[in-house]
Amino acid sequence: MVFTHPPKAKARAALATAPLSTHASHAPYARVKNFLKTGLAKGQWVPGDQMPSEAELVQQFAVSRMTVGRALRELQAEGLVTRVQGVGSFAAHLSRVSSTLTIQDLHDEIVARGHSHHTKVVLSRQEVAAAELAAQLGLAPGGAVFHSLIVHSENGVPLQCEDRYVNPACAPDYLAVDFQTITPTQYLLKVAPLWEAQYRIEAATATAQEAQLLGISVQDPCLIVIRRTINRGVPITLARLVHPGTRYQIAGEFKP
Amino acid sequence: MVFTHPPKAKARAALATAPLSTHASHAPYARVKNFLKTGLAKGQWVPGDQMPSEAELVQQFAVSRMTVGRALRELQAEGLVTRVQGVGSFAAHLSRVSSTLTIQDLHDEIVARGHSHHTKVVLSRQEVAAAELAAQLGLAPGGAVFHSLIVHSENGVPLQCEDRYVNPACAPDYLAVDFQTITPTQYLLKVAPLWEAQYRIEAATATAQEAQLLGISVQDPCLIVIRRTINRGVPITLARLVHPGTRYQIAGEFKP
DNA sequence: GCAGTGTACTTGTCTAGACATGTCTATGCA
DNA sequence: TGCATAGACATGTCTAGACAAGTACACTGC
Repeated sequence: MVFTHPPKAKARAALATAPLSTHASHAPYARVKNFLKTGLAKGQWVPGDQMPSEAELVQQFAVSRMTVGRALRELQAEGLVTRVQGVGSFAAHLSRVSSTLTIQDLHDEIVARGHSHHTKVVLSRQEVAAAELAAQLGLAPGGAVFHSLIVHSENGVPLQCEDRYVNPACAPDYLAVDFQTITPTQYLLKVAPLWEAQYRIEAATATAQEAQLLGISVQDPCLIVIRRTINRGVPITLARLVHPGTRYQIAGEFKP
Repeated sequence: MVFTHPPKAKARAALATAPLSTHASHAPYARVKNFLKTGLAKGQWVPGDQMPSEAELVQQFAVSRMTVGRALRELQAEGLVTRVQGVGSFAAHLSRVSSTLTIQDLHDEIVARGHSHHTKVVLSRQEVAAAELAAQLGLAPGGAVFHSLIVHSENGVPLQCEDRYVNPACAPDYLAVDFQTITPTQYLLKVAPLWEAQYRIEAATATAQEAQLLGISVQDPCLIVIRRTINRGVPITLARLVHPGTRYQIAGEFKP
């Protein structure tokens, strides 16, 4: 089932702009969903309250049950509504501040801000994997591993020190890649589609080398993201991303 | 539409256990969804590939179009599939490592680990809001604001210093709450249902007072979460949560 | 009083067909 | 050659009705 090609650029652009237009709320299921959502936002139903039943909504909006069912099911998927078979639909208790944390490629992030991104490759070579590293990447102890050390700068200011180990089996040509043109993240996503990842965010000091590369003191607090990506059970890469605490923060919001 | 009470505890427990059973995949829409999902996981369709059309799936599974439509729509909502009207469904490019970051109450987190949680209230009083703080909480400059400073310990080790300002209009009884019994987060969630939140994660050093309360040096890196929650446009609280970098990390994973 | 039963109401799911809308391509005309 | 158009095909959405399964509550018989 490998067809000619993915959706054309034109099609994707249309997809990105169209569905959010006012046109979207013309659909009956969207009108029902919107009615319930704004009611929740206005506090018409506080957490725990029973919301209108499907039958009531069917009457009120003069639509079929499938339609109001879809509206309620989507609200349930968004965590705004709790439904219990045989009992009813209830305004959900929004007990946790949860939001979609997106760790995207730093290059995209910098470019999105309209700034310039510069890459300095400090190191890019094959090494022998130490025991712990080999275990993390699923390699034989003492096996070969690719190692790159890159400093990313925004408008000339070092923003991230990217220390990365790569499983050679997944990306045999990794060392030949020109990281001025494409970031390791982008290259690896192209070579091995992402399917699973683990991350850890911590605050610590940088190593002496990292501090020097970032132009900071070894005592300065850094925000460190450690990320391991896996593709179909095979570990692809292990990355340690060190950011000066004063120059990089992770921000987000939660809005149901 | 304020009924007697939310779904009973019994009902909720049933809800939590039942839907994940094997029973779930008996539903035709779930079987179709599962077929596509495992195919994607196995790499049967790599990102960009065209997936079977609704008509093909209708034939293959001998179900109606609404059923395969629901399966595909849910996969689209999960970000695994990209659909373009008039063209087809495609395996999505999983270009971003995004996962649901849940910042839950520290008390729950500690208890979930089977450890003991201890709270020390350093400060709990009414103050006059400075200009910047008043703006953040939507108060009149110079207006009253509640201020609490609490240290949370896990098994006797200080883990978090919670410096919190609360809008008195949203929680008039805030200062009378016994924080040994209920955490500020829990209390505020009860008083003012959560509807919107903003957060920022950064690495920095603690203040002298915070360092002393946490039993660390003022030079030690700390993971700091700053969170502002809003209810129907009205800011409720502004919290600064300081964690010793060596004792607290944020971890998560991404698995579609 | 108490256990069992029936009934009403709720959500969960599916079907078969319909019309709308967007995209692509082959065909025919200028 | 170049352009317009008609069809084929894909998704987007809705309907009206059906059966299943779970819950709550009143009623009945002991």
